[in-house]
Amino acid sequence: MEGRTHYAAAVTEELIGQTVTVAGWVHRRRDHGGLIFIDLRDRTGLVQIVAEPVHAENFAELDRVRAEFVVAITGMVRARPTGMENPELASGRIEIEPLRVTILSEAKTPPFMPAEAENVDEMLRLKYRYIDLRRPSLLGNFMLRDKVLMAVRSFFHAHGFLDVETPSLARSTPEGARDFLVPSRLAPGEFYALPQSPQIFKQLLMVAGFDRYYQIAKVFRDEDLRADRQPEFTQIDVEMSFMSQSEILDMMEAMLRQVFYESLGVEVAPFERMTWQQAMEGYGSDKPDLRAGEPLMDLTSAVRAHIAWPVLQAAPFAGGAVMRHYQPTRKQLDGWVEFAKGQGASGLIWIVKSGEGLRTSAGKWLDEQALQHLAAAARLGTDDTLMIVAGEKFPSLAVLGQMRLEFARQEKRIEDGWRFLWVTEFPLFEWSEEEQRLVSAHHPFTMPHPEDIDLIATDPLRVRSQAYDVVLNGTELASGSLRIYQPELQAKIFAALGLDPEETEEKFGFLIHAFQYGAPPHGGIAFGLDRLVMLMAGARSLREVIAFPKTAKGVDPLMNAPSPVSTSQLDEVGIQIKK
RNA sequence: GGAGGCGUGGUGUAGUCGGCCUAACACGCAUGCCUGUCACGCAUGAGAUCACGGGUUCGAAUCCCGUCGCCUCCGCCA
Repeated sequence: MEGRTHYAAAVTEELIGQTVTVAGWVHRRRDHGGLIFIDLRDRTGLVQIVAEPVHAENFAELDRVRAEFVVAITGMVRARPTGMENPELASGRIEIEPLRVTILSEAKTPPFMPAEAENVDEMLRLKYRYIDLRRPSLLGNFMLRDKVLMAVRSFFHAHGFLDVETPSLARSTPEGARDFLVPSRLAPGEFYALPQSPQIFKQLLMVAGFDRYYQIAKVFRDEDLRADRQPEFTQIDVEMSFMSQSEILDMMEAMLRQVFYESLGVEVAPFERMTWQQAMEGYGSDKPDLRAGEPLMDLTSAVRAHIAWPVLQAAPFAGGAVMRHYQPTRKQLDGWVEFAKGQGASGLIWIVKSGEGLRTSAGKWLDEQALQHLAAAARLGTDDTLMIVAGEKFPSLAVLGQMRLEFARQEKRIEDGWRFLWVTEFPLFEWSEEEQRLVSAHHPFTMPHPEDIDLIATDPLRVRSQAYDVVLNGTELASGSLRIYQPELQAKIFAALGLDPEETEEKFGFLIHAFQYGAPPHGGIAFGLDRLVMLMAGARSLREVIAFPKTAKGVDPLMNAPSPVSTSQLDEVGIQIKK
């Protein structure tokens, strides 16, 4: 072929009268018998080719062309006749009259058309991902992803961060997600683990004095998948030395704001901040969606004062969610009761305030005056509905938080915009029912809150940490913390987690030893790049922003992975398959 | 591990409380016609073991049982 001179979208009015060569795929073909229009598609867009029978040879070639053939066209750029312009296209005011047509590749009729924006079965899309990715909307996601990455890299480079690669063949560590294992041929019976994050490596880089590190790192977690979870995904991994928590938050907030500005042209407002305690009490979630209406309220004392029901009198907590300007039907109210029960509540009390007065599902336990007082305590306006859930504090709040979100979704009350939020002071430990022991809420290297050090031994579940999350519109985007850099404190944490010293020496010894050779105070964070791009692209699933994703069962339908391997391969690594 | 939804020509759907189904519609595909379309139009045509296996029945896309696959959610994901 002749060398391409222009992308499709670059063929504009300025080129009228010139000869250009464009190349790409046949997007659509409109055959009028004596006149054939071809929409030629490349990465930038479409350009219209018009073939007329006067050029018999070219006309015959374009008559033969079908959808998704790959062609190169050398031709004359000319203005479209008046009234025939297409304002939808960058190249819509011109068309190309072909002088030379080269069919570079023929194409079988594709299983689905990139030109049609219909909902194709996702399995089929993944099997023919190379065709799926031709769809302009999907391509757009990857162009956005590229912009985001460019903005990320330029920010970190400009602020003195070093991009350092860390190993993918690492060691399996206790705590956290299930590891993907890689058998070792040189050490039969032993395994590498693919990293769940470069956590320990980046801390070692801080001990090494690299001061500021970042990496666009692939990480791996062998857990069940969701729309926003893939077994392998990409983190923007960051670590810094000699920085306070607030300096780290400011730096990362600046990074995200720059990314939004450079890739979407959006000026994001300064992030809101709240503690984990405030998030849980106000929204029943550690990742509140601030777009979904007002916070929950604590009605414990009001409920005790006004509702005589013994069950509620005995409940340690009662909380309320107000649904503004909402007059549900009886059926809808029953639906909310079911919803609350489905979320684990033992029951739900509703109060509806209309022009005719107050109605409640708890009428048996309070008189009109008490009802008035209770509605006032909840600042209930006319046309508002109040939902009350009572019981253990955090579980009740979680139910109310789910109701708040579900209400906003159902009634389309979720506001537009980018509501960023820092959630800070996460608890250091959680109780694992399954293992019947304390586990780290974030990871075992997280620095406790300085005021709570003494509680580690006495009341560990009340210990706050210096850990923080970035939440965007109700999605957890990033998670980080200041790290422990004193071996003695680290030992205390391991002890609280019930890890015996021998075990910690074997599994984390290298990190403890490193800290004995001069460790700087340090901290960091890791962002889910795929989630960030998904939200920015307005996509419903991570699969829309990952070129070759896996299905919910972890299968890649394109390569057919995972797959069995030969016995000789297994022999080499000393593995026998259990029947 | 649990719950729910879905599976019908190449694609998207209708049909799913048993018989009017010899499976419908749109897109796509093929052939023919068409010189200004841009989701071109018109005509004709080809194309389906109704996911798979078993069962009930005179009769099953439709009912029952099982299996598989996809999607969503819970558990899980430091």
